[in-house]
Amino acid sequence: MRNTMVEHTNIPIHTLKVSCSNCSLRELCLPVGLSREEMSQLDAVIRQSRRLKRGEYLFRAGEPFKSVFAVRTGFFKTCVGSHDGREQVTGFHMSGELLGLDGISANAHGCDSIALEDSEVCELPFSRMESLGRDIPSLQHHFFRLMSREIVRDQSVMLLLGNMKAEERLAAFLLNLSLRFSTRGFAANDFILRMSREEIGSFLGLKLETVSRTLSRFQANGWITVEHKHIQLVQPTALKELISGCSGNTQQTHAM
Amino acid sequence: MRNTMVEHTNIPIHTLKVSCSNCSLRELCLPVGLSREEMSQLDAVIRQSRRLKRGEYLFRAGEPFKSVFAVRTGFFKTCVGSHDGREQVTGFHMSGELLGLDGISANAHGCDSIALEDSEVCELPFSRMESLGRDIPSLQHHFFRLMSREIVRDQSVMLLLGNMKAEERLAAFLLNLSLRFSTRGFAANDFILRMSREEIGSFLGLKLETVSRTLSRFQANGWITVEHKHIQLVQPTALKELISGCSGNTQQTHAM
DNA sequence: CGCTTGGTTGACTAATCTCAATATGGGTGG
DNA sequence: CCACCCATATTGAGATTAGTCAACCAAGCG
Repeated sequence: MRNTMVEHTNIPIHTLKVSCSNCSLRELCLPVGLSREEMSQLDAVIRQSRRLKRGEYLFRAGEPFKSVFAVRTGFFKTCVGSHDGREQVTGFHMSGELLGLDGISANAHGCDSIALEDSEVCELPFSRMESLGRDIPSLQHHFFRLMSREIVRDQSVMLLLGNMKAEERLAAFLLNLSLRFSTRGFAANDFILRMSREEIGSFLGLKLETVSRTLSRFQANGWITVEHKHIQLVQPTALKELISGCSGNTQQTHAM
Repeated sequence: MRNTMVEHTNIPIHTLKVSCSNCSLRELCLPVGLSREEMSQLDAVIRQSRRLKRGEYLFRAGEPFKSVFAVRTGFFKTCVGSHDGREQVTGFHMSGELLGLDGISANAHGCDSIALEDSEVCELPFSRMESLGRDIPSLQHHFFRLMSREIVRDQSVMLLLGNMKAEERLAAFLLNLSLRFSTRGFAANDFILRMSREEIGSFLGLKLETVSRTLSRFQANGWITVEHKHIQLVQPTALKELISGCSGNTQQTHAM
C-alpha cells in the first residue's frame, strides 16, 4: 500500500518540450517565437543555472536586486515577513515560473524565496534582459506579459483570501496545483505536496489545523485521499462544484 | 462643527508639481528624468485625457486591452467579479496611479475599473508606450518599476488579508490612505472616504457591518472621528501601534 | 418632502482559532 | 540497522471573532 514514497517524485507523463537551448524556459521562450539568432542572444544573457538544496534561500527580502530567476526544476515558496515574525506565504512556484519580479520596483527583493525541494533555477540579470528587450520587441512584450500575469495571479489570490471560506480555499488550491502539474506533464490527480500544512495555511490565510481538518473532511467525503503529503483527487468534480461561482480566475496554469 | 461637507473635497496643502506638460503624471514622468525632446515624444503618445463621472466604468473585465490609464484627478476602485455575483475590490486608486496593468497578460482587461468620484485620466496606448520604451530606456525601466510596484502592493494586501484581524485591517487601511493623501499634498489626518462601507469591506475581506462597528469602536476609543465619510485621525499613533508588527510593507505611498 | 440608499447597532449564529493531547514518520546517531 | 527524537500532522473541546439577520436611522436625491 504505502509504496516507498520517500522519493516518490511526481512522474512526468511525457517529457517537457524544451525550446531554449540553455534552459527549459518554456514560459519565457516558447511563446515569443524568437529567431535562431535572437535565441542565441538570449542564451548569452541567461546565466548558468544555479542549484539549490531543499530549504535554501534563493534570495531574501531586502537584498539588492540584480536578477530575476526562472525555475527550471523544483519547487519554491515566496513569503513576505513582518517585523514580529508573522509571515505570509505569497506564492508557490514551479518549473517555468519567474521569481523576483517584485524586486524591480525598489531595487531590492521584496520577499524571501525558499526552495521547498532540491531545485534548479536560471538567473536572468535584469538590466541585460531590459536592454535585450529593446533589441527584440517580442521579448520585451513577453516580459511585460509575464509581469502582468503575476498581477492577475495576485488578484485571484486576493479574491480567494477576501471572499472564500476555508473549504473553498482548499479546493481552489488543490485544483490550481492539479492544473499546473498537468500542464507541465505531471499527473493531474495524483501528486505530492511540497509544502507543509503550515505553509499551505499561511498562503490560504488559515491556521494549519484548519487545513488539516478540511483535508480530512474532503477525504471523509470521498473527494480526495490524503496520505501525508501524497494527495489524490478522486472526485475533482466535487471540488470544482465547491468553488463554482467563486472562481474569478482561480484557474490559472501559472503560479499560485 | 460640521461644515458643509457635501462637497468638502480634500484640500491640497500645496499645489502638486506637474512635470509632464500633457498631464499631471508625477508618477510616470518625474522620476524618469526625461529630456525635453523625450518629454515631447511622450506627450505625443499620451492621448487626450478622458473625463468620467462618478459611477462610470473606465473599463470592464473582458474588454480588449489597448491602453493603461493614469489617474490625473479623482478616485477609482478596481474589482474582480465572480460568476455568482460576489465581487472583490482589489484596490483603490488616486492621482498618479496606473490602472489596467493586469490587462497586458491576456490582451483583455482582468478587472472592472470604476470612478468613485468625477475623475480624469490619461490614456496611454500600451503598444505605443512599448515602442517608445525601446527608444527611451529610462522610460522602459520606469514602466517595469511601475508594474513591479503593483506586485509589491498586491503582496502587502495578501499579508493584510491573510494575517490580520478586522481592527488591524481597518487601521492599516486608514493609515495607508492617510499616507497617500499626504504625499499628494492633502491633509493626512482629515479626509473624505470616497468609497462606501461595503466597498471598504470587500477590499478588506470583511462585511460592511464589521467595518462600521470597527470604525465606531475606534471612535469610542478616541482614536478617530467618523462623520459619515469624513474621517479624522485623532491619534494616528494608536492606529500605528495596532499594526506595529504586522506591517510588512503596508505603508506604501502607492495604490491600495 | 417622501423615498431610496447607505450606515449604525443589537442579538444571535456559524466559522475559525486556540490550546492541548496524541499520533506518526523521517532523519540521525549510535 | 535499529532506536530514539523531533518536527509535522491529526483530532478534540472550548473560546473568540466575524458573519447573519433584522430593526432603525439619517442623508441625499428627485
